[in-house]
Amino acid sequence: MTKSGRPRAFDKEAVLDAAMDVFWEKGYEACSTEDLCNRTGLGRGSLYNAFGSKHELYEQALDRYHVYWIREQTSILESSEPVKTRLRNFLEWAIEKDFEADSKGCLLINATMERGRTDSTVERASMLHAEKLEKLFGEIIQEGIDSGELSAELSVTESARTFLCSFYGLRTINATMRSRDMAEQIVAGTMRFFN
Amino acid sequence: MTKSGRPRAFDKEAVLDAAMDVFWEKGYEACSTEDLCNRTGLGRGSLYNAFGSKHELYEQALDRYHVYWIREQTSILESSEPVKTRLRNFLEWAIEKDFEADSKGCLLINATMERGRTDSTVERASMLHAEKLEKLFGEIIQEGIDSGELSAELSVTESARTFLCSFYGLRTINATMRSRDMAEQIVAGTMRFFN
DNA sequence: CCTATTTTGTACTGATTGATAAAAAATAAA
DNA sequence: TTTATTTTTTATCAATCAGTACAAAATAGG
Repeated sequence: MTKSGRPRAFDKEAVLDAAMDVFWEKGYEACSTEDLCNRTGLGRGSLYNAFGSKHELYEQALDRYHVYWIREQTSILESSEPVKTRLRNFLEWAIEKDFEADSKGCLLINATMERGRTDSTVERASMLHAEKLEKLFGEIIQEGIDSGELSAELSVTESARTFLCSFYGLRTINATMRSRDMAEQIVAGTMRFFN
Repeated sequence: MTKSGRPRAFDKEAVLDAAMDVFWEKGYEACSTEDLCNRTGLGRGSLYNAFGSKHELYEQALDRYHVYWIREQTSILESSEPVKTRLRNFLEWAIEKDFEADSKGCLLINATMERGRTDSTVERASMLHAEKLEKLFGEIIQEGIDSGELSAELSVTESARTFLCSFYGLRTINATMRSRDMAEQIVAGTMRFFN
């Protein structure tokens, strides 16, 4: 049975996507509730009725970001290509994202640097994302060792964590230097590690 | 000859240090001019008379941060130890900074993620810092190759940029995961690249 | 002492902040 | 149709924002 009362005039997921975009673009502090109303198309009343507060909306936007992108990242890492190709593709994917028009980098990294030390919601979402990536890296590095594609002398967790570091470093360097050439050289250097 | 008029009652560099700390702790947007007055000890009049605006103060604080830390980083990289030891010490230094009590990470990385795309002052300062680090890395890697400590097959710029990426990645991962164990494993994995 | 100049402290500005109140509007269930 | 329930719209709130006005205070030079 449907609940009674006036029905919602908006799609909650579309609103979350719009809110996510604004937080992504401006950061949490620089994003006003008026910005959120403008971009979502909701009035103040509707927005507060549906989400409670700016911070709760932020929370849901971060969760949505995590769920959406971990799926895309997983699909790259679990393709049927050789392990080394998959790792390289993953870094190349990051470069594509960081250098497409109006790129905003990674919302979770941005959020961590802006608020990670003081906002447990940010801390939680970012840590969860990084842990899932680390696990994925570990699994396919193990797969590479098992198949003989990677050296059996590699420590799986050490390699997975080092690759995780390279990935986060690449995104941070891209935000800092905005040099695609540099990014490509970093990928080349990083992949030289896995041989 | 000294200029006439009432003399300043504050030390400009001490004020800049205090302002830098607040920006570092809260970020630009979350830091109010009242916060700045409280922490610097200056009244509004003095602060605006001396620095003009919140943003100009931010600019000087970022510059001061850059100058201070590039000096410390240079001294680590230009010590008399073997090249590999210096590179390792540099990463270990980052871990010490990131895990000391009330660590705030790196102001320039935080600033880049919060405002790098929209604030050319941030963009400029962060890029300058990263470029200087890249240059330092390149010089000592070349030194290592010349002395035979590092493989002559390494590309200097590629290696320097990859190491730069590892350094920025380490700091970003530290902000995200807060795991010293993970940080140490990343250093081990990164240093395995240079052999 | 007198004047010019600069800094300092205080009060204040209009704009914007996140959030709320209350009534109108729109539905389901009775 | 009536009632209960929910959403939407609009007006509004106190608090805070970055920045300013201005007079008092403190100096140097004459």
